[in-house]
Amino acid sequence: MFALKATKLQIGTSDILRENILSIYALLNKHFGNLHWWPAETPFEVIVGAILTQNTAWTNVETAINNLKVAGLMSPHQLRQANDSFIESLITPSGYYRQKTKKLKAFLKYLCEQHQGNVDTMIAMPTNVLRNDLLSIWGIGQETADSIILYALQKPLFVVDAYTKRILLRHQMCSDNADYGDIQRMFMLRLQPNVKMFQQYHALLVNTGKLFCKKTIPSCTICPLQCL
DNA sequence: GACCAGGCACATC
DNA sequence: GATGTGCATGGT
Repeated sequence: MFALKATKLQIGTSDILRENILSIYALLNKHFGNLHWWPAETPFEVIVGAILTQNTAWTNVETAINNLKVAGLMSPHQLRQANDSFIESLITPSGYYRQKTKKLKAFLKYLCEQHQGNVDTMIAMPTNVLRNDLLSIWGIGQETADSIILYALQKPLFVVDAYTKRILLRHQMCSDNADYGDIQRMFMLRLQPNVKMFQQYHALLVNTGKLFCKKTIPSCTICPLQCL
């Protein structure tokens, strides 16, 4: 059973927060197994998915992605040339279709003008520079930028989402006013940078949140983390 | 019919 | 700088 060791946030010889972070990973990993997250044929498809999945269930995103593929638009230059109303019609199932079309176009402008439409040239950039670039693009916030960096570009950057904070809060591992950066640092200062592990940890937390840590249910006794 | 989902930008105070 | 609101579809 997972027993939370509550302590103030600290790093050092007795970093109990680190023990908890490792315990949570081990426990969830054992419970769910390898989740093989973010199925996609290309890094570009991951990026498109990262934008389309904003505040949206993945099943809806899958339909939209498939529509883009069938239409032959799952490539930077083809998608950039397509007119907005056509893209809107294809991604309607993923919701916010007007906003997301603008977001896709904003990213494509960056990709084509700064990287000749080639995602691979982004990989060569230092992570912090790349992240700032992505954050400067309209429609790309911290979670989307980090998802692109971790899943599409395979660089070790921990992705935080609403579930992550909710789970940490319920285990008294962060304060209510902790922001995205606080939580990201909390993990990254205590884990070895490892792309596959960061991907799996993020997926595990999202799965746990979805199944056991819903907003409307204040606690869950069948959660693998033994929420009280 | 209400609530939620693998957020973000913008307005307002 | 914190908080509220619009964006929109599909599943539960």
